[in-house]
Amino acid sequence: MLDAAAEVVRTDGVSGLTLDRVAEVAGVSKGGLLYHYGTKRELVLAMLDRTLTDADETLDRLADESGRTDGAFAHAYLEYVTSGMHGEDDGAAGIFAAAALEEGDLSPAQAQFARWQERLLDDDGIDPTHALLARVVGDGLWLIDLFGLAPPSPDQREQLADLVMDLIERGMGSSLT
Amino acid sequence: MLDAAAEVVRTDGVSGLTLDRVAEVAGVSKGGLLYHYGTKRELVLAMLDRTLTDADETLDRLADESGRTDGAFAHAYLEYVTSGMHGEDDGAAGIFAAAALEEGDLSPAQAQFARWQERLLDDDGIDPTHALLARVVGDGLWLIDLFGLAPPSPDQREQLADLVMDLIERGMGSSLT
DNA sequence: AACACTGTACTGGTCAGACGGTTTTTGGCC
DNA sequence: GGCCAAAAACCGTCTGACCAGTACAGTGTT
Repeated sequence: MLDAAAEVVRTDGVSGLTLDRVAEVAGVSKGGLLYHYGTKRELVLAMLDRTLTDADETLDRLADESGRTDGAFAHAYLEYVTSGMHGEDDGAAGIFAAAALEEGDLSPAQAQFARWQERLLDDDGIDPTHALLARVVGDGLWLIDLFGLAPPSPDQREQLADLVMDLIERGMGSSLT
Repeated sequence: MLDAAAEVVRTDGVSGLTLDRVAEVAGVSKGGLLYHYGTKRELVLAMLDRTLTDADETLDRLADESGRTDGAFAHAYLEYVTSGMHGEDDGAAGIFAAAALEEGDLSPAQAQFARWQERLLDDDGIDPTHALLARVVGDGLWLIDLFGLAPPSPDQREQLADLVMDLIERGMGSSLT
């Protein structure tokens, strides 16, 4: 059902996110939809929650797989948006819907981003400014993809990520030179 | 009237952007509002257009004032989002509204961002990857502010901007070392 | 008998846009 | 400068569409 809701946002936009439409795409009656999510707000919050949970798990996994001791999370953060692994199944639909609809409540997203930021700045073993750079670059690419605002090519993205990771590796142990 | 519309988005959110409300805030009747903008879509597109035009002019001015020959536009781009000069009078209300409402059409924004990107990469006299970095950092900060996703402190922003500008200045004439 | 739905019909509220009317401004003519 | 018609700017109400949420009687499954 959350998949269906995300798909509706992708195809019809946030304003097309109606209970009827979600039910239709999910292959469920409206009654059945409302049986699980008593209100539209609940549905949107569930979308948001799933988006954040998925992203968090993916970041964890990527950080793990990177095999680094320092900068693992920064690397994961960049990798997440550099490769087109987000935006596929549900992407930013949850966040976007929550932000646009009055029934939304972005505070879970704000808390999640604050947690990521904390982890980057305090626990990733790299220069805080470099950590912030990784975060902002990641978020920037995400925004650009979300709105399709002249997205850079995969090559450009990779060079950009390499540049930032180079910086981070070089800057370890010392503040910015 | 566009000011009023932007204010409504800021206070009531995108879903609160109704013709009645805009008219009320603008001190105009609904009829009067519709006299100028025949449809809501027109209103939203006008908001978007003004947002983009304002930003473009501000960037021009900032680039001019920077007194640089190379990296002037990159510097302006960073300065624009580092200092809180955006988001005050209308901010991203136009873009956000255009994106969220089905009556929106983001293509003017996409074109504008493409133009900025071109100017940064091709005409700013700096390494293209560094230029892209400036752009993505700028957009990232803008997104973070838009949604209030754990915005960095002014100090952090400044350090970040300094870091990027340092990189750009150091990298002039040579590719990334 | 509880659960997980379906399908239909309805309510109440909201909102974009249409429309007919009214005021204000403008420009031409004496 | 005074007058006047026509155009422009603006008003307020009405309507039709849409949509969240309700209600409820039925169906199949466990």
